[in-house]
Amino acid sequence: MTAESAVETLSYPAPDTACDLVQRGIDRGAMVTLFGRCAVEYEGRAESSLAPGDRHVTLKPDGAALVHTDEGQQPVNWQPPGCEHTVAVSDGTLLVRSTRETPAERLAITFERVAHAAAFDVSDPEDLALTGTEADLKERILDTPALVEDGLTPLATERETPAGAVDIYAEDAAGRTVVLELKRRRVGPDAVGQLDRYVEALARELHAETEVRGILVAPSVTDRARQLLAEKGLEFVSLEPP
Amino acid sequence: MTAESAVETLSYPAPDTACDLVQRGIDRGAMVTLFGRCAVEYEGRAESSLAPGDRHVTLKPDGAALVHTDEGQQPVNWQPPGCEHTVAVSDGTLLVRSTRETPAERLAITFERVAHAAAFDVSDPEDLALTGTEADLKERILDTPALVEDGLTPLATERETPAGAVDIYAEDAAGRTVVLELKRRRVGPDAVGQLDRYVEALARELHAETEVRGILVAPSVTDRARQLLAEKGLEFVSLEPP
DNA sequence: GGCTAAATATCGAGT
DNA sequence: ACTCGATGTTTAGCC
Repeated sequence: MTAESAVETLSYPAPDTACDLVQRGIDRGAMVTLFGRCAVEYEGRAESSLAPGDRHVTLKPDGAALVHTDEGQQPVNWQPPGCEHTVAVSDGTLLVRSTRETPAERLAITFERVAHAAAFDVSDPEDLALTGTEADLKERILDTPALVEDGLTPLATERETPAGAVDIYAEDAAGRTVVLELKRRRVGPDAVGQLDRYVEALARELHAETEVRGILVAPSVTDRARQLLAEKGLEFVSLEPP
Repeated sequence: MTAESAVETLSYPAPDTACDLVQRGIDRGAMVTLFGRCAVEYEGRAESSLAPGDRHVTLKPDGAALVHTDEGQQPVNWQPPGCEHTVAVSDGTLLVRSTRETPAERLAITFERVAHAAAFDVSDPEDLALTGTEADLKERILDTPALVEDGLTPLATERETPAGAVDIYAEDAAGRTVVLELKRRRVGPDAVGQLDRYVEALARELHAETEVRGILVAPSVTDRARQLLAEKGLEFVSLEPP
């Protein structure tokens, strides 16, 4: 182990030794991982208990904690960023705790056996570049409104109404007000309810002198959503993100 | 490294050596982790690109893949369970891929440098025991319906309607039909829309001979949700999971 | 801080 | 495989 080393690891360490490594890692802002047989208790917004088993534990320098089993994409237990990690040895067993207030939440990991412990010094200046999102769909429609309907003229995005902000506020060829609700993927009844609330709020605000049209723009809709659209006199246009 | 060893690790391995360890880990159903400087590309439902940085990579035996930076509870890139992991060395760099069909998704991780590689043999027979959920709230109400209202008699749970399954279907002291929609936490307008769809569907189904009441049961509601409840003639009862 | 909506949401049950 | 609704959703943006 040298000073410039970015990785520090131990295999089958004694509890005291593992505790030292974890404590040093936390102190210097490293990412700490543990693997071994452990039990996990959570108390906070809900409560959970996990009997002993082999799991992989990650403690991040931003305060996040993750407990992963060999299955699933989601951690079996976790703690969000902003928590405080502490480590101790009690009765010959390694104890890792991650806690926060507001809301009061407590995660406690008790190791029967530590098979591996590591601390990684991380440097990651890069941001994720993601495309194919709802924002991309909005750009596509603002670029080429005719994809939705000939003669459509966008007037504003994120226009405020008492029911919340409308994705795209527009006018059709006949000068009628049009509300566009965008979804990047197949939608259910929730999105129809959202669009309907916007249309009703705008109709009220504009005193219903001009008819307000509501158009849901998404790749597709579920059967129930299509039924709801018909009932409420709303429209649907099939369009995907670029 | 002995046959019964549950952990195999390497610090600063050459690409070939790391590739061997990862390949053996995948083959025997171990959980494999890598730490080092890598770039990540994703193509599938969306597309993303992540320039080189220090990250922690997990490959699970069920086909899940996780790429974690030093920040956040969520992985910066991931692949769900059911994917196939492959590893190779090309041009002196370690390449990890995780792919699946339906939908077609591809994750590619290119390591400039591997700081640490490990394979863990996992045995975890235990299930998580979780309480304080919506199911617990339902149990509480079925045990003591008077918590919602005196004289309330639950008749069915998950009763089917054209708008979906109702959480609790009941009768009040006056013999009127009551629909209960349960939420374990503070709710917004979406839940009101959901309850309203159930009430309307049941009123239609029962030919509106008896009035159908709708009650939202949750710890609390947002202002807009309360407004919507009033507009639609629905009710609210404050109740939390045990 | 409260409220609202998005997400490569994920996950599980039912059809 | 698709649909639908719950989640300790998480995360981000806005008022």
